[in-house]
Amino acid sequence: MSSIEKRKHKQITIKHIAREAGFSFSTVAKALRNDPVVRLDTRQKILDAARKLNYYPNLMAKTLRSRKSKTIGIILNDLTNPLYYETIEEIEKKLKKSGYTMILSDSNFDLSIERENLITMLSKNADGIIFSPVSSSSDNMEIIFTNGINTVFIDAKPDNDRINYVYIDHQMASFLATEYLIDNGHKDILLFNGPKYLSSSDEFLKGYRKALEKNNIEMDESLLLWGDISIEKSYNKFLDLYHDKDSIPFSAVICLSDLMAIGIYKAARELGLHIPENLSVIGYDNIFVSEFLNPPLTTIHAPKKRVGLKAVEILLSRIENENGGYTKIELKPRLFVRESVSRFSK
Amino acid sequence: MSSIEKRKHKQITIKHIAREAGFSFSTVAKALRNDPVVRLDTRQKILDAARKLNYYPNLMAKTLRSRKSKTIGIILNDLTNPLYYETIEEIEKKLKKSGYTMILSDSNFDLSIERENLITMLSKNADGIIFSPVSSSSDNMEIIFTNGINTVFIDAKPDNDRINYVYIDHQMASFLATEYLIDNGHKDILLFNGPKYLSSSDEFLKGYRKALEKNNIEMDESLLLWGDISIEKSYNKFLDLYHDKDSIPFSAVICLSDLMAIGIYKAARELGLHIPENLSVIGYDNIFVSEFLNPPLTTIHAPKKRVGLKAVEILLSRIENENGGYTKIELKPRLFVRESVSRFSK
DNA sequence: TTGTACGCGTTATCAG
DNA sequence: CTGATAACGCGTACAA
Repeated sequence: MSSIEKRKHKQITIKHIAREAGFSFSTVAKALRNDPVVRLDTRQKILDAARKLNYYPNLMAKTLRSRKSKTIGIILNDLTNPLYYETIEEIEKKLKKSGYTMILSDSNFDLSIERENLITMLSKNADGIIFSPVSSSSDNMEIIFTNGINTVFIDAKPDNDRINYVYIDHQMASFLATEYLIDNGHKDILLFNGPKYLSSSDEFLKGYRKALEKNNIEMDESLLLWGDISIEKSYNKFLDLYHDKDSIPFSAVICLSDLMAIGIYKAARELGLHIPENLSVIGYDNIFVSEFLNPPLTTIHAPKKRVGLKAVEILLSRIENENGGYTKIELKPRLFVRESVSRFSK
Repeated sequence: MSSIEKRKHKQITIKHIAREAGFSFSTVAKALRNDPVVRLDTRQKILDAARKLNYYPNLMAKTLRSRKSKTIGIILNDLTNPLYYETIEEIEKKLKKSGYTMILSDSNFDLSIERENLITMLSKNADGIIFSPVSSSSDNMEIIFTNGINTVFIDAKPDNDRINYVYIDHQMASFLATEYLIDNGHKDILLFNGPKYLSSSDEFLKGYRKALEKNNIEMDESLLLWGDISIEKSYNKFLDLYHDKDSIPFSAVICLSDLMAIGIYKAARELGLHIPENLSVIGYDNIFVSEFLNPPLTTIHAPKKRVGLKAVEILLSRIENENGGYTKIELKPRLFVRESVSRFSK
């Protein structure tokens, strides 16, 4: 294939416009930015020529020159988790309104993939990153600090002063859930937590402990179950609990995620357990379907849209006025009572 | 703020490595690509220097020079629709494996936003586009053809020979649904279709018509309802149907999307209609929750992962070996019987 | 008001 | 084997 063939779709540049309109290319550059130093009628001619040639600017060249790419990197950990849908949509809308684009990538809870993702964002000159880290204490954090790229953490709050984050108070979430169950007469409450390496699991456990303490209930360590944020895995893990047992030593379950609650629903159906008569369940996140489950899931609502909204606001403000301090926002979850919890009395 | 301040985080370039390692920058460039013309030990020194300085390449410069950005644009229409996420995740994984990144954007069923999205992809020198168009006959199609950018359509098959697409046979989907209902004794079947401007609505209607014809049932035009792909809107629209009516003139509903079916579930609960005793419901897509609804939703499964997988395969193959023809793939949907349809007998 | 020259970080070609 | 130089498309001093 000849080298002419290869570049058959050569891009229209300001030079082409210059030739077409009969001006030098630097005048064209100014005209395209509507710079008032260019006379109105020549500006008009140039814009006409641009339209005629279907010109669009080469953002790579622009970025290379200006060091602003108008793109934001989003790094998440599980793109199939509906938890993120609303956040992502909100981010996309907000960014577009301000003329930004987003590069989306998934680390799959894997530190080395996360590392690659981070480097990619740097390589592509992202102006900023919205970042849900695998762990808030990994080496990957260094990449962000040494390169000084503007970033907003979501789902984590690293203990570093020079950082922005939008955090949902997971501790409060489990606290609310636990107290609600206690108020309804439950004492033996299983905490179906996320994986150990997640800082949210940590926080979730703390809130649970706190609520038990406050109500003078001693925590039974056997009622702590570590799982994964996945319907299938939760389903399996929950079934396993029942092997060789005639009765269960708890009357209620709190899940780190609505997805895990859905897994329990499925297991319960197979085990012939009725929710909430035989087992009460509380979830966390309030994903869009929780309301439509059978029975509708009582859950702790996480303000997902606000996370996206705030993250973008903070990021853009830091990008646009370089000075300015660091912003730390802590959003509060709320209990949504539906029908998966029953009053318990022995 | 001084101009020195502004560029405080100057990127490490091959020139810095050159100075550090004591070679010219063009030798460095070759060494970094492991070009064997560079002697092994100098290659080693250079790589060491690069690692020491935490070098990462500037992809903007690379792209400007090579006209390959290693990024793919994804243009969808409703980022909150769970339908897309399995596809997106699959795309993301596949792309990453091949060293590509994705820019994700949402057109929101709006032609002018779609236009912007397309231009952005061009401006950012995307190597290709995976594209779910608002309409397969709009002016925006021109942008793709005149610029000759590699694209794979999903959710639509424009009538143009020089195009790639991965299409799910929507006509077959509604055909399957309709026949299944007829087999179960239903004759008065409401088609709860998507918006008129969607080509999938068109196809969906055709399949429905075909199934009725084949079974010698005359179509009652009043049993065709145009809606939107949204839980809330479907819920409202369905409630409206019942105003000032004592009974409903149909025993079953087919929805263009599981989301619409969920809207109906909600409406039915409020109206005191039991599914499937008083009303049978079939959805389309088989999103991950359909199985967990009450009752589990009978639906037509759409092979969402395969759509993503195939789309990326086609796109990358076209990008990497420029020649090659156009690929058109038509994926077949499948009926998933669950519990939202009952046998009907008057 | 318009034009010229240079640099952003790469890759590619050609000399040495 | 290594190094100098031009080019990718754009922005910005500075000169005219």
